[in-house]
Amino acid sequence: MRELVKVFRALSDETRIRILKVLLERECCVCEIMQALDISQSRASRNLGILEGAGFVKSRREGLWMVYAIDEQAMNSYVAALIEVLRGSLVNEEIMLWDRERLSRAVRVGPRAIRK
Amino acid sequence: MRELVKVFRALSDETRIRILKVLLERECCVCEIMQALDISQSRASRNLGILEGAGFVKSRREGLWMVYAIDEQAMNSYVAALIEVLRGSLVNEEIMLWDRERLSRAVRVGPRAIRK
DNA sequence: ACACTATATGCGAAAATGTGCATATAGTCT
DNA sequence: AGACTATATGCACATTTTCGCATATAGTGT
Repeated sequence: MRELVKVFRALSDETRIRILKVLLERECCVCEIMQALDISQSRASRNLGILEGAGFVKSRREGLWMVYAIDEQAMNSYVAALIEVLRGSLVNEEIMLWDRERLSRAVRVGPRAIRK
Repeated sequence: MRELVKVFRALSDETRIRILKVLLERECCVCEIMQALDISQSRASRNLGILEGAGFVKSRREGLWMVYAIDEQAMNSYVAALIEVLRGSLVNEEIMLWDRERLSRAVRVGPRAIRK
């Protein structure tokens, strides 16, 4: 039960849904998520952590970067089902179009370089 | 998006998941939910309201009682999928066994009569 | 080892959430 | 209509969540 609540709680936030939708496009490092959603570094990192804790996402190091990706063969049976629900949702939602647009321009370079 | 967040948020609480699982057994009035979960009247009513607002549940009046039931042909496409996820979850979770046990003994009589 | 990098995290503030209590509401039944 | 009922809701309060800022951490590359 505790696990199930954690899973749904992870999805009960707009930022995290946007992150998952972006990761369904392609895997990303933290700084690419920052750019795609136009959010702060700590916000990106924290929410990725929550998604990872709930089992939606896995991470690996690649050089300087931590790369996050949808965990396709998720352990948790619900998680896989919920990812499928998400895959079919928000297909033409305005904000997702923007996120995808910014994602396409994102570069794998750290927050130091991005800060405006 | 707003809608989707509302739907997941509705599921991000243990009380509400328990309510839905009980309603998957059979439709209930508020006072039966109170008894099945052993919670207060306002807590039962409020959480039923949230579930209804998110589209998981519909209500009708039946004499003195408001009867809540899973909205099987939910408008929202996600909702139907999520109900299916729930149907297959927590099958032998301890707390759900208790809830079902208490549900089987619940009587359709108001909170006034139940108050201990 | 050292300088440098991306990412994680402690802390504090603001906002949102869940609940009990008491009461309002809306409908029933005689 | 009036008494009574189950349910909804305003309010206050405690708890939790989210986020920015600043800093810690962990790993890279020379």
